[in-house]
Amino acid sequence: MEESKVPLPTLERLATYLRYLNESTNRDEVTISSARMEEATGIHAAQFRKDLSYFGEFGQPGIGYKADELRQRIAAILKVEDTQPVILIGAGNLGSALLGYAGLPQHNFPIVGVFDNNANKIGYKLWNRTIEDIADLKAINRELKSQIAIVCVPNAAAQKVADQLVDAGIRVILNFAPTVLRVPERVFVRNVCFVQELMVLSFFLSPGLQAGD
Amino acid sequence: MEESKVPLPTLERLATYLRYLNESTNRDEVTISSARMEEATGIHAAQFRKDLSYFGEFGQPGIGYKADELRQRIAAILKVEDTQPVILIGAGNLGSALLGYAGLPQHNFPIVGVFDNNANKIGYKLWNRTIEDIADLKAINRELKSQIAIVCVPNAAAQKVADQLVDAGIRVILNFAPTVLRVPERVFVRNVCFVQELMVLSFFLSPGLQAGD
DNA sequence: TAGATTGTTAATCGATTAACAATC
DNA sequence: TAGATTGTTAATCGATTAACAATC
Repeated sequence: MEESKVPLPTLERLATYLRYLNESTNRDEVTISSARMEEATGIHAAQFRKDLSYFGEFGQPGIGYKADELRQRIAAILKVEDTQPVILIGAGNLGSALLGYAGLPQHNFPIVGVFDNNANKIGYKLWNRTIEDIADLKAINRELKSQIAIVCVPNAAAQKVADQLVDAGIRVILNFAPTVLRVPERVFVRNVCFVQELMVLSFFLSPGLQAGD
Repeated sequence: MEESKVPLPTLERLATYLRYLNESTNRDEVTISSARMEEATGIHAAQFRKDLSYFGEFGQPGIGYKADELRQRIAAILKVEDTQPVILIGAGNLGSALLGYAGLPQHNFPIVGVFDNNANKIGYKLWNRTIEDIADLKAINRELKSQIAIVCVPNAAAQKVADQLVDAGIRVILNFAPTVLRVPERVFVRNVCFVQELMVLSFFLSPGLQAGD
């Protein structure tokens, strides 16, 4: 399982397959073929088989894949069979929305700690969870043992927070601040930027046209 | 400007360049070279020049790019020089957070309408904006003339909402529901899925290790 | 002019798709 | 067995990077 040679797009698609297999409405499918997966996710059947091939043999020629086994194996690859505790930095609007989002614990990503640097927030509760002082991050995470952080702080604070997270033993960061975070090579960052997504979409609008034209 | 042959990764990077150029803290740079842009964004200098080359000549050999002119030209390419009104579907936690996010209007994407199907929300205000009935979407958007929609509804409702959006003249959709939306070819969709991002990151964790080990 | 940096071409790299022998 | 579908190899496609003549 030479992880270093797995393409990133493959990992992203694995997550898509897993999300599909996890959906309760699909739990009645006992076996699933690559053609069926293409139908469900829009990802080419050959691509699906190729993606899996990085990790061994999964299916039965002539039959397909046992849905439940496939789900378990992809979950194992992505290391989400067991709960992965997540900490959240930044108790603003977005942080609050994420804390209230049931999809995270449902997919084995419970938020186990919330941190902020704002004295008006520290000690108060958000969704029934006490907001901790970011200064105590390292000490508290010695207990929480989280390796995953979600960063929802303003741009200006993001780099400092990233440094603190690395110091506290965090290994991967989901960053909502629209900044390039500088972290050691061993730490992985993924950025989500709403404005950037809208800019890309905006390109596809026809110039000068408005809805209804 | 053969739009159809511009690679999607190029558009995503253009948005990154623009975000950098838009940052107030960088407004003192009068000219900027591709090497400087690499430093700032992590994107290879050759890649930067190649990306721009799809849209004509921008810079001065030996000197670089005039920062302000570059900003304007990229903004024009992405069609964000002028305000692009956006409508928001789903007045839940995430929708509320997006509505309160100052970054959207700051980048010329003001949210001009909010819709929901929940009778307990319709008519009430969120961030001082009245929540409209999704049933009135088409009629109201005849006035709003928005071409961009952000979808923050539960999975089960997403496809129906997408159909209504298409019917109301929406051309591009930023979808936060973890479902594959079926839309006509002329409509563009980008998906943002928090759980998927976390799954990809989770892959990079070492098995069995915890923070502090 | 000399030094710097662009815009573009060509080379490399990597990812997607097609095809098909293996096999349930 | 015949039909279906996998896993993998090879072919295609596309994107990134290197190199350099053009030029400010």
